[in-house]
Parts: sequence; C-alpha cells; structure tokens
Amino acid sequence: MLKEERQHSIINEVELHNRVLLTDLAEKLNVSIDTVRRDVKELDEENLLVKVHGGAVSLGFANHSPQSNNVYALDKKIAIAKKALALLRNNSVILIDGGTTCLELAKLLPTNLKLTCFTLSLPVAMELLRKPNVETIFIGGTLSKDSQIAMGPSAIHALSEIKVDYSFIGTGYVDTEFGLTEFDWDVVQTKKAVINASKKAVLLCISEKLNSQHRFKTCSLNVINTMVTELEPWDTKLDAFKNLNIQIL
Amino acid sequence: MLKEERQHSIINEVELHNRVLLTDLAEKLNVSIDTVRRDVKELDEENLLVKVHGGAVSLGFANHSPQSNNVYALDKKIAIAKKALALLRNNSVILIDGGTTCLELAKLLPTNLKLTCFTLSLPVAMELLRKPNVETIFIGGTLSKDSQIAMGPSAIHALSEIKVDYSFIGTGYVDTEFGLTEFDWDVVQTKKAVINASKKAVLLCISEKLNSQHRFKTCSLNVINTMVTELEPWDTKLDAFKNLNIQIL
DNA sequence: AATATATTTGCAGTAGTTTGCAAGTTTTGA
DNA sequence: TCAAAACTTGCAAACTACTGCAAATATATT
Repeated sequence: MLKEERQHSIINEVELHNRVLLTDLAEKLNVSIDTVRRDVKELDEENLLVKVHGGAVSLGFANHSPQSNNVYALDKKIAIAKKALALLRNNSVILIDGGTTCLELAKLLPTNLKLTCFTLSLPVAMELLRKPNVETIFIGGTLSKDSQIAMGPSAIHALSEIKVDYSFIGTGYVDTEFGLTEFDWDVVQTKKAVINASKKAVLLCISEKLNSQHRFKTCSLNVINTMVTELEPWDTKLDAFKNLNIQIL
Repeated sequence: MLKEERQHSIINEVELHNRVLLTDLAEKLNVSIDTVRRDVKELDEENLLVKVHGGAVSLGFANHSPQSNNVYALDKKIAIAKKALALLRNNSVILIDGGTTCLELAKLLPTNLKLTCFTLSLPVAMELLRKPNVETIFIGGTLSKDSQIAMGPSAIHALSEIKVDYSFIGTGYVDTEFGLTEFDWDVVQTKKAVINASKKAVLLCISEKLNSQHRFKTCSLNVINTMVTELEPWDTKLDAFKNLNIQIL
C-alpha cells in the first residue's frame, strides 16, 4: 500500500468520525503505530487534520470557534445543547427535532455515546451520521423547503409507530398560558405527532422566546416534561414556569 | 510497444484505480522498472498524474483535502445526468437513488421543471430542496453511515407503497450476463425495492463499470428499461447491451 | 540502401526514503 | 502519586530513486 493511499484513508476516517485513535488506524491499515504516527504528523503539518494525544481530530471538530454559519444566538443554543446532554444515557432511544438549537445538540453528541436516534430533519441527520456510535433513523415524509424537515401524513404515520425515551424539540413560541405555538399549521401537526411518539418531551428554547405566542398551538406546557434554556435555574424569568410541574435545566 | 501507448495505459490505470505501483506497471507492460519510472516522471511533469514514492496516484486522489469533494469521472457523470434529463416531463413522479451520478442528476434538474421526487439519499434530498418546483419526499429508514442512504425494512416497506414513473438508479457493477451487482447485501435489498416501486427503471452508469461483477445481485438487465452512459450510442462497448431490449442513451 | 544522428531502454552503482523496532521520556487519568 | 499509554529519538534493513553509461532502436539525411 502506498503512503498516499494510507494517508488518504486516514483523512477519510477522520472526516467521517471526527476523531480517530492511532491504535485503531494502525490495526485497520496493517502498519505499525509508528508509521501511522508519522503519517498523522505529516497530515497535521499540511493542515489536513489536527493531531492530538493518542489520535487525531478533524479540522471542523478542532475549531471550537463559531464557524462561518451565523446562527442567531449560537452561544446560547450551544449552552442549551450542553445542558440537554446530561439527560442522555448509553443505549437511549431518542428523537431530535429540527431547528438550529436541536442541530447543536446533534453536533455536540459525544462520539462515544451509544444511541438510537430518530429525526425528521435533514441537517440533523447529516450530523448524526458523523457520530460513530449513533444509529440514525430518518422519519420519511414530504420535505419542507425552508425548515428541511419531513412533514405530512406519512411522517405523522411513521411517528405513530414509535415511542422514544426522550424527544428533544424546539418551538417557535412559548408562553405559560398558551403553551407551545407556531406560525405554521403543518409544523404543529408534525410536532404533535413527535410529542405523542415520546415518553418524555424535552423543550430546548432560548430565553428570547419565553412569553411569546403565535396562531397555531402545538401543545400545552403540561405535556412538556423538561425545559432547557440558557438561563440559570434561579433566574426570575423562569419563575412563571416553575409552577407548572416542569423540570427546568 | 510505443512509448505513447505505454504512457496512455499508465494514465488509464491510475485514473481507474486512483493509484498504481511502479512494480505492477513494469510487470504488466513488460518493461523494466526504470522505463516505467521515467514514464511516470514525464507524466508527472505534464501534470497528468502525481508521482509518489513507489508509484503514482491520480490528480483527484493526490489532493486529499476533504473540502474539495472530488468525484471520480465527474465530467462523465455530468454528461450522463444531462442525457437522463431528456426523459423527464412536467409533473412526472420520479425516484432518484443515491450515488454520485444520481446526485449530479439532482443538481442538474432545471429550476422550472415541476416534479414530484422521491429519494432515499440525504445528499440528493439536500439538492432537491434547492429546486423551487420539485416536491421532495424522503423515504425514511435506517441511514447508512457511508452511503448516506436510508435502508432497512422500513425503507423497503415505504417503497412498497409507491409506484413512480421513473426511477433513476446507480449500481456498483454491471454485466450483460450477471446484470446489476453490488458489494453490499443491504444495498441490494433496497435497490430491489426501488425497482419494484417504479414503472420504468433507468440505470445511470459510467462506461468503466460495464462488464464488471461483484457478489450480490440486484437484478437482471432485462428489468432495466433504459441505460444511460456517457458513450455515444454507436460505441462498440455497448454492442453487448443492445441485444437485451434496453433503450440506450 | 547506407550512414549519421537522436532517442529510448536496461543495467549497475550510489544516494535517498520508508518502515518497524528498541530504549528512554513525557503525558494522561485514576 | 503511580502505572499505563503515548510520544520521541536513533538506528538498521528493505525498498525506491537517481545518475551515468552502453546497447538497442528509431528517425533523418545523403
């Protein structure tokens, strides 16, 4: 096997799984660990990956800095996603909804966490495929052009046949009185089906959305088991939600 | 054997397999390794391949940066996709399979063409969402990490409930005797379901794949209605396929 | 056709790379 | 803090590359 081939495989492996161990590479490529070490060192010097102790990580993974994709309040959404991670256990069966906050959750799933993960969202699915220990199942349906989410009867029907441990959902608007509301009727129908398909529903929601409403209602707040915001639990903005028997993270 | 001839063989070999060893070339071409070395050096200087220690790699392969997703024989695949477009009419209901050739078809769909389009492939779905007049329906299922395609029982079941006008499919290997074959068993099961879900099946296939086989059979060539390659219809490589009642584009 | 000129090819010796191993040092995580 | 794992360095064996040269082949000229 040529050196170039080997290095190409290493790049592929790193890009696919975000990280890789030198020992695994050596075994897979049938060369000594020294050779792999030298290869990774060269690739690091060419800025094709980042070498770390014991292995290598992809460039995208190494850059913890918020990249080119400018998401509104990305730092808050990342904070929310990190908190939500605490709910996950090995071998959980979960569902991740669409939206930028849920996408951050998908991105931040640890590579060593074993999960079965359903989703309706194309971008979330793309991220989940990068996680070596996550089995990803896409709920099929008609795709919405702007939200990139599967919707419609077939998606709702597919959801009726599953029951996941946790679903992580976003919402357009949330309010103590009206609950979760949306601008779009189809989105509401799909989110209802998602909530029905889950033992526990976890709402991921930045504080800007608290106390806002729109025209179509997804559900009342009492069907939500856990709400995750970027705020500290004792923040006064959350007071109104604490009386509703919701776990607040 | 003329020098030109030999160098042409070397280029072919490198492009087809992405890499080649000087020792193998010397043996195959019945010349000394020095001669091959000089040939490869010249070809490298002409930027027709990249010489590396012990062999040579193709241009696309050499630049193993993950960002520039270099597709093998992209120009041929684009040519195939353009030909396949001729089959489409407004309001057709079609299915586009995964694979790089099918992805090119999705990219090249005219923005004014009205279609209902099913797919199992995440990258194809991403492209279809960019087309304003295409209604995209994703066939859900367990997503494969390397092919980024929905597979498994639920995908096969979802396929059993539809019948599209045309399905555009790729294949790993194709041969007049053995038909369409694949490396992967699950892929074969899914492709079978795709073909059953379509009134007409269109095979998109670069000429390099003609007359090659692998271990699992998708279907015989007689269930394929149309075959699209980058070759001219009168190319002799297609002669063997013309006796099989297949439309050739 | 015969000769001169240029190119190509294979060989041999030398120079340079790559690889795996071993000994010693550093980092990591409990 | 300690033990395990990972890293560094130097080295020898195997492999690959380059150089110059002579024989073989091709091309051009008379």
